[in-house]
Amino acid sequence: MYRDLEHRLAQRIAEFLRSRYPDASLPSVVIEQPPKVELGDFAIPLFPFAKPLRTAPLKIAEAICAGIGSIEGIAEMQVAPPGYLNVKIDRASMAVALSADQKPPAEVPAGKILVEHTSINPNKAAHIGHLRNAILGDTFVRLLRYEDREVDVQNYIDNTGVQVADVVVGFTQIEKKSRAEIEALTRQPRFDYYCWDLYARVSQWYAQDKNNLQARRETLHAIEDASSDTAAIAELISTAVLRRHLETMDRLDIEYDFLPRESEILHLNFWDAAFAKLKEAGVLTYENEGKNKGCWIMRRAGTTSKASTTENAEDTEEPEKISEEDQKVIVRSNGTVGYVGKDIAYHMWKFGLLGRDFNYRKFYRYPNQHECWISAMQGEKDHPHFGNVAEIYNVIDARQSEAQNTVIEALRGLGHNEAADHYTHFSYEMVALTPRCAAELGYTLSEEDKARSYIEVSGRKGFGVKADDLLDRLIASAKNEVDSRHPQLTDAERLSIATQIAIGALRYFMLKFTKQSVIAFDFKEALSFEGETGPYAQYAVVRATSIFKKAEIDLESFCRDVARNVSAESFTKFLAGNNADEFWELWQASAKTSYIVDQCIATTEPAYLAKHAFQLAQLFSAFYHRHPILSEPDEKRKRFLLATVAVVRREMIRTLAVMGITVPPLM
RNA sequence: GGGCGCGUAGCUCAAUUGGAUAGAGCACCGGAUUUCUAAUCCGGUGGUUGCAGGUUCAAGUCCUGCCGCGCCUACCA
Repeated sequence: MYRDLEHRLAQRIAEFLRSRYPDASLPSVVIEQPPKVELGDFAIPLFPFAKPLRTAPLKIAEAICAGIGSIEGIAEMQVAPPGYLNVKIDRASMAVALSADQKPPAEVPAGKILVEHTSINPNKAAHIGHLRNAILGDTFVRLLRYEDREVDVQNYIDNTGVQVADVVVGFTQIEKKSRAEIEALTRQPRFDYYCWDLYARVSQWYAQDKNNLQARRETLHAIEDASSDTAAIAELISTAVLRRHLETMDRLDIEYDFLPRESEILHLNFWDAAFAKLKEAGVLTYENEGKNKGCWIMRRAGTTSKASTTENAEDTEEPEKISEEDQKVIVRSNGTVGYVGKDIAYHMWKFGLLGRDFNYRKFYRYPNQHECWISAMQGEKDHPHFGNVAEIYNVIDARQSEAQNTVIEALRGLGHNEAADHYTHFSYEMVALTPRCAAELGYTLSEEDKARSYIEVSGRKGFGVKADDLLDRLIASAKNEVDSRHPQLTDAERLSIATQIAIGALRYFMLKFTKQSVIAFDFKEALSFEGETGPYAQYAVVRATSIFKKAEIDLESFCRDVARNVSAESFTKFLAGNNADEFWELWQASAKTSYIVDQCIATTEPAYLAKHAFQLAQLFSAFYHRHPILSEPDEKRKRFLLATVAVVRREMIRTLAVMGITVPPLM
C-alpha cells in the first residue's frame, strides 16, 4: 500500500518535472521520510534539481505543489525550507484500505530462486555461528516467499573433506573403534556432541606430533574410494551428524528442500564436465614453473592484470602471465581438485550450465510432512526438479568472499555473464565470543585474548557455544518466567510457550544486527527478554490479542466487519485534526510492511525487518498504555481504537512470521 | 606486503545508502498500575561520529592521507 503510493508519487513528480522542463536532464526523484510525523509521510529533497533547472529548490517545490494537481491517495503537499516538498497521505482512505487488508496487484518476476544456507561441515555439532547463517538464510527465504517468489532451499554438505576425515581419524586411530562400534555410537541422542569433543582431540593429536598428520592424508585418500571401509565409516558419521543438524535447525523451524553432497559432485563427475569447459574457455591455465608448477590455476578474484587496464584489443594469442601471488590453485599438481573447483562445478549446475544432474532420494521428512531430498548415486525415479534456476543467493560468511568471487569470475570467464550477474554472495560477519563469555564457559584465556573485544569461535579447538545448548538454556530461562507467571497452566503448555519465547529471542537476536557487524556473543544479552528483543514484540501481540479476548470480541469477525462496513468518514474523525498524529503513526507504520520487505530483499539485509517489528511493538506498547480501550465510553471511538489494534497486531504477526517467530497464546 | 571490512553515548548497536535537531536497547537516576498482563510505559544523565585534510547547497555516510582493530591472503575446506 505504502510502497505502491510512494512509487506512484515519485512517478508523478518525475513526469511533472519532465513536462515542465522538457529540455533539462534530470536526476531521479528520491523519496524519504520526514524526521517527524507532523511534517508528513513522504519528503522529497529538491536540492539535486536546483542546478540542472537553474532554479532555487524552494521555487521548484512551490511549482510542483501548485501545478501537479491531485494524486489519488495523497491529501496535501507542503513546501518546507530549505528545499523540501513534504507530502501527506490521505489518512482515512489509507486506513480503510489497511483495514480491508487490500494489496495492490504486484507482478512477480518469473524464474526460480535458489538460496543456499547453513552448509555446516558434517563432523561436529552446530554452533552459534552456524545459527546466524541458518537464521539469516531462512529469513531471507521467508522474505522472498512473502513476495510470492518461488524458492528452493539448499544446504550444501561437504562430506568428503578434511573435517570429516579428521573425525574418522579420531574414531579409528585415537579411539580404535570398529565400524560396528561407531555405528552404535551414531545412534546416541547427541552424537554430534561426541564428535565435537573428538574433533578437538584430533586437532591436539596432530599438534602433538606432526607425523600424525599422515593419518589424515591416508584417510582423506581412502574416503575418495567409495568402496572402502573408511569411506563407509565417513558416510556413517557424516550422515548421522547431518541428521542431527537437521533436527537442530528444525527446532528453529528451519527446513531445506535439497542437500547436495560433495561426494556426488565427485562421483557423478561434475568436475570433469566443468574442467573440460574451463580449459576450453581458457579460464584455467596450466602452470609450468614456480611454486605452483604442475597445477591448473586461475587468477585470484579482485586482482587485476596490468595489461588488461590498457586498451589491448585482442591479445588472446598470448595468455598473459599471472603473477605467483595472484594465482589461485584449482587443480593440484597431483591431479586432485580443490574446494573452489568443486564449487565452480556446483554453481554451473545451479544455473543449469553443466549438462549433468544429481540423482535424488528422500532423506528427511519433517513433522509437517515436508520432504527433504539428498543427492545420491542411485536415485529415485520420481523427484522434484532442482537446479537450473534464474537467480542464486549464497549465505556464506565474509571470510569466504574471495572464494565466492573466484567462482563468479569463473562463470564470467565461461561467458555466462547473465548467471554471474544473478549470483549474490549473501555475505555476513561471524559470531564471536566476548572474553567474559569465554571465561564463563571455562576456557582459560591468554592476556592478549582478555584484552580483545571478541574472540573467534573455533570448531577445531572445540571453542564455542553449541546451538542446542544455547536453545536449551533459552528454553529453561523462559520456562522459569512462564512457570512463575502462569502456574495454572499444565507443564506441557508452559513448555510450549517457553519454547516459542526462546526461539523468538534467539531469532530476533541474530537478526537485529546488520550483516557486516561481528556479533560479540554474550549470554546476558542473548538471554535477555526485555527491551529490543523478540519477546518484547511477542508480548505486544499477546496484549493486543488479550484486549479482544477480554471483551469477548471475535477478532476475525471484527476485522471482517470493519473491512466491510467502515467508511472513510468514520476514520477521518480520529485520524485528522491536531491530536491525531499519535494514532496515525500506528497506521503509517502498519502500512509499511511490504515496503520494508522490499528493502530487505533489495539490500539483502534482514535487519530492517527486525527494526520494523520493534518499531511496531514500541508504538503499540505506548499506545496501549495511554489509551484504555475497553473502558472507552464513546462507542465510535472505541471501535476506532479496536480497529487500530487489529491492524497493528496483524502487521506485527506478519512481520514476526517472516522472521520465523511465532507468538504464544499468552506470556 | 596486497585484498575486504570495521571504528558512532559507559556497554551493545541503528541511522531510509549524501539530506531536516545523529537515534534505540542495556546500565544508572527519578517516576507510573484498585484499569485491556509491569517481559510494560513516562522522564532524566550521557556525543568534537578514531585523527587531519578535501569534494558538496548538504558528510557519521563519498575521496585522499594517517592511527587502531578484525578477517582473508595454503597444492586446507
